[in-house]
Amino acid sequence: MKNKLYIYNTLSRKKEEFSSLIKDYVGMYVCGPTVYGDPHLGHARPAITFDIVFRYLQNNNYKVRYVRNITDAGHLENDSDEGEDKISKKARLEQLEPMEIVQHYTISYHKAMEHLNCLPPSIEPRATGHIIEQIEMIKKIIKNGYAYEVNGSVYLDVRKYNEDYNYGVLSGRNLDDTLEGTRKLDGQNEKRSHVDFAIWKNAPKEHIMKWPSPWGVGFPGWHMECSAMSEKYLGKTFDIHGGGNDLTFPHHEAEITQSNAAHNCVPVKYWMHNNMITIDGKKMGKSLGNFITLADFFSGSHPKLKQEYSPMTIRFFILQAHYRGTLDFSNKALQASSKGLNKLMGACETILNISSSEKNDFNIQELSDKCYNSMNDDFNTPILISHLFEGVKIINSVNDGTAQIDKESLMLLKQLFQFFVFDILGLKSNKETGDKNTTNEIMELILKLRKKAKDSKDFATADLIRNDLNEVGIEIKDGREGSSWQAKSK
RNA sequence: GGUAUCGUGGCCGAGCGGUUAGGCAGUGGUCUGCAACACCAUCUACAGCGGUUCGAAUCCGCUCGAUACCUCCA
Repeated sequence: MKNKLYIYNTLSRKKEEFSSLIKDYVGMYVCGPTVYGDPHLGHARPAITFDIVFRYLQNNNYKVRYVRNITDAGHLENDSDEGEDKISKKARLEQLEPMEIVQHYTISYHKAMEHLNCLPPSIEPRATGHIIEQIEMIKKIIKNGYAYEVNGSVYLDVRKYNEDYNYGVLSGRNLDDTLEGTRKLDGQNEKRSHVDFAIWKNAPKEHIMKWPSPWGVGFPGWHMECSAMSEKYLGKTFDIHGGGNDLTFPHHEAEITQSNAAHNCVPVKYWMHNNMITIDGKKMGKSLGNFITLADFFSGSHPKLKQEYSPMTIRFFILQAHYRGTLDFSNKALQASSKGLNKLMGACETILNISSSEKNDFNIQELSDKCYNSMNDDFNTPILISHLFEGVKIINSVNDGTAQIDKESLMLLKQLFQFFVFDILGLKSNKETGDKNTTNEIMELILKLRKKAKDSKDFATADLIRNDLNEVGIEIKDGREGSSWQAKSK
């Protein structure tokens, strides 16, 4: 880490110096997907954002337990009595068991994450596997006097809570304003106040996913799972909680409320929120129907997409913006990322072949410091990448013979690229996929044949080889010292 | 109505009071059998109006505009 790490904490709306609660250990909880639909570009953002946090902390000698939940119990569609579990609704539409849906979309989520080279979390708990823990926590909240039961449902009493705690610390809302909000109330509401929220919900007969509880057959409220599961695996107070900024309110606010109400204990030290990916300036989201699935990106099969984009291009595209800013999707931007990534990966291969000399024109240590500093400044990956492109320039200049680097600096530069490009940013070369050795040998042969054609001035054959390889995504690079090849990413 | 964020050159995106961000695209060169790659050089900025300051894209105020949350959403 070399220096202090600063993290922007939503609680204080400031960057704060990071120090873990227990020396050398970090507990991190991130809100995962509700598995009722195909993973889309929006899901990639928090996954990649917190993958970077996970990797950076791990590579700086922290032992990190990274917990990311799978929400498979669904959430209420709305808070009226007609509320219906999202997953059971989908199940009825498709005539499937709820867990069948959950299984299907969980697998497609995992596949997409693997393509994006996101490391799997340490623990990936499911809401349905932690009903008992949620019930236990609800019991505590009732016992502490912050919740009440009505007709088999349990609601958190926000007004009561606000007498002892500060409701709205995370989202910057104060209760009085919220109470005066212009939202209309449905007449048949059981809640004492419209700001109260359900922590256990009585299940109507037709509801498919339900469990027995002290209050009758029902299902847990929208926010309970994260509170219960984070406590189970990370303790009552842990270091980092992440998620999309659309979850700040009410979801994360409710988590804080529940933890205080149950344990008289603040659950999280650092709250981190990634911003949204937008399309035509609007949030890309399921409810707006303007989302593009990750599978669509990888295959290029969506009317908005002019071509296919590789998972690494998507990853690089996301990393080229800071996680707290919105990121606007467009073909132009993605194409730019694709080309930029190619350039970077090309340099990663070139660096393996360049040789050092006595003279040295570069200060690699300074470059290294700049890379660390950018990461230490709230994981500023776009700045890191801009510094890495400085490194690209160095590598290519040395390769071109227009500049020189000494042995020590070259070694440092190699380490720097390995660390930041592969270990931290989690990028990977398309060359690595498949049987690397065989491919290399075949390509050597092809390059040899092409050289033969060139030597005998058979340019038609040379061009045929080059053009056809280009079509399958392999680029031939002719240089002074002969030809080389690179797998292009789209 | 409340809460928060933001408005940077052709596009995407950094910038946290003083020094070239970076990528892509464009232009002119070098290299090449031609090209691509690479290298060198180069062109477009900080929504508007005030204020603070020796100095502001960066701080403050106002105006205009955009977005998110206040129902599930990454």
